[in-house]
Amino acid sequence: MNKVFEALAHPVRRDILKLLRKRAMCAGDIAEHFPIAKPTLSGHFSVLKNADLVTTERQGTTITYHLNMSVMEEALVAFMALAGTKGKER
Amino acid sequence: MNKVFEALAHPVRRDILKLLRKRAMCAGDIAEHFPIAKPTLSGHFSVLKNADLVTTERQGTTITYHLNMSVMEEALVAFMALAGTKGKER
DNA sequence: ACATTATTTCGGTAATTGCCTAAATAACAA
DNA sequence: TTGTTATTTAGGCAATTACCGAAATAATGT
Repeated sequence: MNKVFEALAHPVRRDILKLLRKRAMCAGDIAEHFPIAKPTLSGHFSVLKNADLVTTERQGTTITYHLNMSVMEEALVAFMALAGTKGKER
Repeated sequence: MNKVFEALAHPVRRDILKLLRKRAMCAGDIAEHFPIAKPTLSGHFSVLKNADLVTTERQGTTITYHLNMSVMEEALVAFMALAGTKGKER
């Protein structure tokens, strides 16, 4: 879970997740949304993948990134535990 | 909001927030829960304060740290937007 | 004024991060 | 094989982070 929070600490990585929330995208398509070099983005992808926030799928020369919803939800639960939002009480 | 996510990226800082969820504590009392030097902890406090996740209150020589619930909840909402969870309902 | 306690700031170092360009790899087509 | 496209890895650099011990600051008591 630590890796997840570290991955979420960078605005570009959060924006990538936001893009993938709509639909899975290949690296090149994601890159068009950011004014930074592709190798830099590739580094961000690897952080997200390492945190298991995204999964990859190769189709020929392109690699498609998918948001891993279950890990996002686990992180959300962890965050709610931190925030003390138990929903029912108070 | 970026500062909040950055602050949450360190496990010690998350643990500090967890402690403060139960009750406000002074720096020294918090320090007893961690095997790290006080200046290091003081740096973590300043990150949390800078992100507005905690507030401080001086009583004589001691400084008490309080969890800032409203910012925690804002962060939670931001996170839910990321995760695509509709959040309020259910 | 001096001492005590609580906390922070200072000064330094090692490790990590974020970014880049250039080079390497992978898949596929001509 | 050679070429093209998509993406990653390598190498390097500047900035930041995390940590520590020592010194400074703040509040208060003697």
